[in-house]
Amino acid sequence: MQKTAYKTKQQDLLFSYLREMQGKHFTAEEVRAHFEAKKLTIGIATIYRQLEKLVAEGKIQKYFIDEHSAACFEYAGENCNTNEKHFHLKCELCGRLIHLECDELEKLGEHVRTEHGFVINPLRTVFYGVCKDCLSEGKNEDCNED
Amino acid sequence: MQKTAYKTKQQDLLFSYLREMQGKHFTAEEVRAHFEAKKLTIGIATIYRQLEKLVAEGKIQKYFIDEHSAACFEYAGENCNTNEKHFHLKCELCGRLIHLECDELEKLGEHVRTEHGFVINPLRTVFYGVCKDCLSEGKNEDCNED
DNA sequence: TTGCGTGCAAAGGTTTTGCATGGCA
DNA sequence: TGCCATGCAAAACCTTTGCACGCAA
Repeated sequence: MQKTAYKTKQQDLLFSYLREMQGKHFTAEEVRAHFEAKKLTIGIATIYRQLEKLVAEGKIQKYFIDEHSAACFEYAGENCNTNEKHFHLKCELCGRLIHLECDELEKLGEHVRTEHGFVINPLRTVFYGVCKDCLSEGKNEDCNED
Repeated sequence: MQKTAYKTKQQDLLFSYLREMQGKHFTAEEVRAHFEAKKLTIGIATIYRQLEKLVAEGKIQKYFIDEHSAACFEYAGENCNTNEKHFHLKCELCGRLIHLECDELEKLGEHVRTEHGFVINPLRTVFYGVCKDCLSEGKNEDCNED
């Protein structure tokens, strides 16, 4: 089944970049730009293919933040493939993506599972809202009405 | 600022369809197809423009379900513009979108606000996971590894 | 040498935008 | 009549796919 036969330079480059980015999010395009800046060309198709593979292997996660913006990826860490229990908060105002590790969320997961029969996947779940900074800056008047 | 000057036939048609769809989700393309079936042509651009406007007005919500599939919209209801406290659960296996009204979720919202300084917007937040039916059908063996 | 992985370019799908026209006030 | 909203088509955007070539084993 597994046929990851050949190890290539691009795979190495990519993977070390991912580790470097531990705890941060990145898009396929950002990866490409990163290497371009280093005078290293990795085709965007290759990046997508590698990222897809790594997602399937559980080495990185993929997040859908906005429908129009590119997908975000994140290194899953060496050993915590599916142990990582953090959720993501996405600020609708400044666009920041925040990590949240919190027992309450695990409790909620329990509740939803036992009471509603639904098993939440934290890896794909994103909470939208308004972050601390934007709140304190009072940017949250109301909807932007241009 | 507001310049919703002209009321058009398309707006009426669209809005009555939305009300008809209360509690259900739909995509822009589904709306278009619905009217096409009735021999009424509404351009997809118009639909997107109207839906966007209605989202801004809080009359409908917009959900990002999958990155590749089209965005889902849902009528917000007559009076519960921002009172509606339900969240959405999206089953990653069968694709179903489930409404969830639950006090625990409100409590979680409280917690995240007070402890983490983040105000969650339930209208845009979607929980991904696996639903009751798919769980009982044992479809959740593990990741599809092709 | 074999055949996988790569890179380029083109295709795919959804959403947005430009522009001329039609319809509301 | 004035001007907004519409509709068509083209563009934009992210992502996937086809195909020939290069490179790993």
